[in-house]
Amino acid sequence: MRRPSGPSLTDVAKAAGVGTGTAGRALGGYGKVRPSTRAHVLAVAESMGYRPNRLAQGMIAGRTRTIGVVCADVESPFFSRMVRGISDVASENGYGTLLTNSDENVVLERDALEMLLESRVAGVVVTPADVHNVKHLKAAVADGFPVVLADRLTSVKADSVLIDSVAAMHEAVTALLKHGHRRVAILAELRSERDLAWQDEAGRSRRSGTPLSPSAARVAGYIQAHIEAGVPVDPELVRATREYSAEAATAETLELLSSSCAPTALIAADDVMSIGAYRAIVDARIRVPRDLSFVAFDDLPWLTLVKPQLSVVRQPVYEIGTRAATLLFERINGNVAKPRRVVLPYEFIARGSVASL
Amino acid sequence: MRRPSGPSLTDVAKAAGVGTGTAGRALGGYGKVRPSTRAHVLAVAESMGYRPNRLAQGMIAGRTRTIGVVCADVESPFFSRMVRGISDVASENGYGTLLTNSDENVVLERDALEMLLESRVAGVVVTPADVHNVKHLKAAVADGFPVVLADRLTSVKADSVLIDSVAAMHEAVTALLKHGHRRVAILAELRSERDLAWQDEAGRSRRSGTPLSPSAARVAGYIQAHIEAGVPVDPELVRATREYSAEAATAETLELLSSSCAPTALIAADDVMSIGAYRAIVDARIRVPRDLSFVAFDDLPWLTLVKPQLSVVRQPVYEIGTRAATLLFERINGNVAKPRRVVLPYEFIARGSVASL
DNA sequence: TTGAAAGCGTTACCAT
DNA sequence: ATGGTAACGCTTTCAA
Repeated sequence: MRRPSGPSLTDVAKAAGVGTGTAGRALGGYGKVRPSTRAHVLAVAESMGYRPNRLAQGMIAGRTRTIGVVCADVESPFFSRMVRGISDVASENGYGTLLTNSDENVVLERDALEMLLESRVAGVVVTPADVHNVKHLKAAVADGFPVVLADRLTSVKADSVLIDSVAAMHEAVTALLKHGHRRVAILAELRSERDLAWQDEAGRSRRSGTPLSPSAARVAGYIQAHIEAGVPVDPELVRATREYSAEAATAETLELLSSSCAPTALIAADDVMSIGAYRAIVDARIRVPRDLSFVAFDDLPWLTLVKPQLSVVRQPVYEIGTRAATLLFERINGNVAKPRRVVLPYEFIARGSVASL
Repeated sequence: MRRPSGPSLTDVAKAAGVGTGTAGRALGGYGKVRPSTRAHVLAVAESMGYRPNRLAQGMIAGRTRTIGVVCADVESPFFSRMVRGISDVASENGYGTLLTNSDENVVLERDALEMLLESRVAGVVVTPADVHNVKHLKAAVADGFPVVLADRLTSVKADSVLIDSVAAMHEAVTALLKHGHRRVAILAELRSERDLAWQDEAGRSRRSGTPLSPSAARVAGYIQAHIEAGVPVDPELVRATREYSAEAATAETLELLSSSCAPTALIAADDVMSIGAYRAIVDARIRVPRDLSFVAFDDLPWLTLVKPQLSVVRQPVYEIGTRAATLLFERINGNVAKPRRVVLPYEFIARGSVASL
């Protein structure tokens, strides 16, 4: 059953001829130890190949030097880069990173959180799968457990790091409208029923009600841009995939493009939508920007490898990760009172995929 | 210092009016408990919001229900997909995944491994940064600690999962040669001095000596293909970036393309090299396959988004992860004796980026 | 400055 | 089937 995990502190103490207290103080760097004693203990420990047991340390502290991450899917470029940011900050702090994937499924998210809690992680960074179903997160926060929300806002009273999705999409769509486009389509995930009620969202985001999911917020920005420009929104041009998958995005885009009410421009609401939409554009042999203007979301290398290079709304993904982790460690170490919100800058990068009409 | 982490098993036992043993058996599902007793304990635990402490469980077992991963960089598409595979299998087994990045640096790799060992993970999946500097891995294996090597072979006597890189590159280059190409260039990482001595590698890989790094193995396959086809290898056409970065790959490719000895075909040795090389091709306004034939390595979505679509050597990345994790769990659970090697199939996918001369 | 001992939350063992 | 208790490896009192 047990794995022999090498010499324990007690073994080292015994071999060094000191008490466990002294050995612990020498090796752990806490309390007072005479320099010569410390040197001796260190030497003995070294020679025995002593390795501290983080579990035992964690038992005492009530938590380990490990943080948890619950993201939708590390395989996606967005999350893998964000996770890298989190993990880098964790390492700098001597912490490990326990990684889980929710696949945008609240049930899996709850299970993952439960596992992390059982593992006594010091805190978690979460990208909530469902902005409206966050009981488990609220419970954790209510217990005084450090939680940071990344990429998505919810009603949970926790720190959060994200971009202003409404403004980001507002800016991009406004650019499209200024180029003379009057039939601008948007492709977004809009997974929940609530997200699908996007007709109400433009106003809702302004009110202090329930926060919007990123895709809903982006549709809201799209609508606001239209309203401000005095251009009516054609419901046919707002397309929802209902799931975070490139395949669904391709299918939806194909349908959009073959419909009678063809758009002159298309904007995607995230990286996965972008790649799926562009695949449809390629498959349908549509020429960008001659037949259709296209704007992607999340700047990835491939956008500048195709011809023409694609205009995009860029967000500082790595930094979302590092900032989230930093907020988390502040909460773990100090006693931060109120939830903080970090809004990072987005950037609209105009390249060659938008035509003027 | 301590975080209150909710009710303990003792608390539940007390509240339920049973001993800790019984409470543990009821909640942990081990040993014998009368159904009615179990139900009662479960109910009490539920009402108290009891959450088992994995640290305490780990203290007893000598290890936690967590596995460690040391990869080069989760941010890379290759590793993020592999990690997803590992993490999926871990979840299925009720295990967590502790993730670390080595950035292809042996020192960071050793530190990461040390952290994982201190955390008493049940085992690790590693993609060794330096195939020739693996003392720390050997030490872990010698201690009876479960280790699985992914993507890369070393002299460490541990399980491993990878493709046959020599054969994969051999097949792709042979295809190029059959298309009439006589000046085929290869872009590979070749980080270590040993890797750079690629002139000797073709033979070395056949012998039972030190295993090759993936990039060295791929160069070996490249050379073997040339030898078998009776085409001399021009050393100028074997390009090394010395680091795992797209920027370096772009720079090296640019230099290759502007050199006097221009190739008629170029093949990249991994996903990062592929994107870097293609960036150079785009920047230099080189037409594929008219001016240059190009073959990528690792099938990623963007390869079929550019025109023409790029031919590629595909490897089953997700499966490398799942298989590695599966081997690891077999070792964790049972008592597997000898190191096993799983060689997964690669696939050469011909698309439109190779011209016949 | 140092040593002895308590205690963290479990599981395993031994009585009962 | 059940309860009590030792033990895991460490940090932290408390005395000395």
